[in-house]
Amino acid sequence: MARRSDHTREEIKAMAIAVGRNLIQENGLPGFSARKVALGIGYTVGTLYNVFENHDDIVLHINAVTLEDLLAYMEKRLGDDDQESHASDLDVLKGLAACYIDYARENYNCWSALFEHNLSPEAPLPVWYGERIDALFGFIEARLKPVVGKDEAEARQTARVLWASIHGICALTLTNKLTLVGVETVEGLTDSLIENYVAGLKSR
Amino acid sequence: MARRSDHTREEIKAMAIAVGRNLIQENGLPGFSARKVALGIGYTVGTLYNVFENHDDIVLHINAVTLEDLLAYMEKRLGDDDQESHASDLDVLKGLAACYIDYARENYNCWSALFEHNLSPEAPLPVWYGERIDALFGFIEARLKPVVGKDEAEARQTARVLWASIHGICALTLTNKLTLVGVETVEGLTDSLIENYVAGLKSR
DNA sequence: ACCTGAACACCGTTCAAGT
DNA sequence: ACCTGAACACCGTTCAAGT
Repeated sequence: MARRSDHTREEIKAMAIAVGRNLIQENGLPGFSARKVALGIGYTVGTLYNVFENHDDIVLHINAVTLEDLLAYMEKRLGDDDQESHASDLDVLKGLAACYIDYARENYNCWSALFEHNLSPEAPLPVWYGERIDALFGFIEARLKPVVGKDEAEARQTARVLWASIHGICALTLTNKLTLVGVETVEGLTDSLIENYVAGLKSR
Repeated sequence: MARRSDHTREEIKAMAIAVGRNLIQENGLPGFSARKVALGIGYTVGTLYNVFENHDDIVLHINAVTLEDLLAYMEKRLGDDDQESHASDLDVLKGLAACYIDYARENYNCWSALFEHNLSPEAPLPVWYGERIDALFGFIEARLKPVVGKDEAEARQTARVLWASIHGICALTLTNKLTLVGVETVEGLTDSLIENYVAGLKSR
């Protein structure tokens, strides 16, 4: 057993988040438990509850890391370069969608934990968690600039509509809640969404 | 304790589903447990495992009832009457989205259990469960007829894109994963989706 | 001050033994 | 044949007692 002062409070927190994220990665959210985390970091559950509020608090911290990881993944793959490239507006958006779908596929368990875990709707979302979500939308909104005007409010709304729609298609498909037949693919669906939604925007 | 032959296998199944759905309705999926269900129907867990395969199997049966309930809700509210009414194509779709959002709000716990519960992606979805999903899409596709042509494959895909997108907006918003500011509302987002997507479809 | 260890009230799942 | 009851290996959460 670890002796006191072996690690700071922050170190224990970081170790727990890393071990917990690993558990989810390997076996999904149902494979996660505070007791397994405690075992994995060499402390007892009591210590874990000294550092975290409760079960939800740990999962929220793990999901926040996944959100950061997703943003880093998108920044790395989409970078700033096609800002100056010759990619069309449509291709930029399709690339964004494809990137999200790839991340969800490659990190299925961590990605699905993002949505299998919900606080009761009255419970306030911690501000630090909301900031991770906002950071993601900031990135998306920036790439939408060429498509929407520079009307702030409209860019915000358009980014949210497109992103939520892409997520909906991705989520229902990957979780087998939307059976695809014949030539249908996730990318085919998101392409249809983007092509027609953007055509609609531009025709106004 | 209930004596043998008090209820048929099918009766026990139906009782368990009803009690289990009630548990979810009251306290969400985390408030559900096989042991509570057993207590509620007056049998022991052993009997429950005689009738159901496992935990997932019970939840799947409960969710199937929710899918039926959702379809009945939409049929009742949207009926067949605006088929002959003067509602525009856009209004029909907006009504469909509004109906889904209302159901999700009014039945939040049962609705969110639909998506908090996932089988491992390799596990095959039971056919009887797939049928409930298909029945839902059948209803949606029928109302899309005026908007899309009568190309079967295209109607299928369009229905899936629109429905999944509406679901994505609804899901992220109701679970606090998409913060709305100012004048934004769920309905505002789905309206934007529908208006622009349909305008795009018609401009081709 | 920090951490343990045990306790409490739960879980899902299995299966020998009763009727 | 059907159901029970107990067992097994787990959970989240709390907190007195140790160092």
